[in-house]
Amino acid sequence: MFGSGIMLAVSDVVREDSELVATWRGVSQCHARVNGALEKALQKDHALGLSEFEVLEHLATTPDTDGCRMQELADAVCLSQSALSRLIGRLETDGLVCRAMCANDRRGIFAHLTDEGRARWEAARPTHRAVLAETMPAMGVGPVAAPPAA
Amino acid sequence: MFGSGIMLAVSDVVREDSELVATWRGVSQCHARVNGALEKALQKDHALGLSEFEVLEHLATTPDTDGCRMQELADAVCLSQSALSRLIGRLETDGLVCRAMCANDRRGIFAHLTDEGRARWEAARPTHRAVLAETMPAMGVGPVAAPPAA
DNA sequence: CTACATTACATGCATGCGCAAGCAATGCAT
DNA sequence: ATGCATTGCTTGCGCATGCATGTAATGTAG
Repeated sequence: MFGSGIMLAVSDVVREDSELVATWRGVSQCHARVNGALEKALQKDHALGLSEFEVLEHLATTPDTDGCRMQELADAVCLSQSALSRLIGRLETDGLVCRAMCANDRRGIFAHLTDEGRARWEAARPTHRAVLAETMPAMGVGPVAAPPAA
Repeated sequence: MFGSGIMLAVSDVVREDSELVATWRGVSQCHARVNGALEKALQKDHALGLSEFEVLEHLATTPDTDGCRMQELADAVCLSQSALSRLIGRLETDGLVCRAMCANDRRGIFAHLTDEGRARWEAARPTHRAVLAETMPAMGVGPVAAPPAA
């Protein structure tokens, strides 16, 4: 029931515990700092939120030419399905993306970049990269992949 | 001229660029996953938001017996001053913390735990630690300290 | 064909956040 | 002592988010 045969002394548990907390604090602070800096810079220089930029980037770099399904985008930018729906709504209002119905499954919706959307992404990308270089710790946080079990 | 003698070929720049982006994606996804799990678990089992818990924890573990200044708390939990002000307001309404004026500087306010606040934190802590153990990548993200220059 | 479950997205609603402005106390000039 | 900047916290406001729900299309019995 308890994972795969975990068996630790109390002191070890405490040590593991505080290491976990320290790691989480590190991730949390790193995220807050970089997130805030990206948000401000993109908003100031390109009138884009970070989530907006990330969606544009995903659409611009996806190999699929038809665009992306909504849920795929939601996963890509770590947003709820509802948040993404509204986000695409905003981007569509601004003329940066288009919604297109899927022919086979008429429930599905493909979002794809407009020319203006691609231009905005290309314009904002240097800012994004520059802020990352300024605010991300240099050392390798490495692709912090998936949780142990999930 | 450019920092401390940076001199890279284009390909190196590109490499650095994509590494930075990959690192950021890793931090971002890790944060979203752990944050979400903590938020849900604490809310469900202890009727506490993550920020609430973090404030309680900081107050419970600070060596200073008088409590903490508001701004110190804001820094500790990566929140804006206004967000923290309201957060303390909620906690005070719930009877988990108290506000006390600072005698020397009557602008300053000390927040300190009530007995109930400490009890709530102690009750919630195992949940917090358990979720961390479940959702945090095991490997050492290491204390992701400060940005290169800042 | 009819019913029910499921999938994919949209929307009402409540909440927490940041920004900018407000207000009181303090520090520092002149 | 008077004026001005600064510090520390609070508050009005708009906004993005998540949850729960609604709606439409699809899949699956029976």
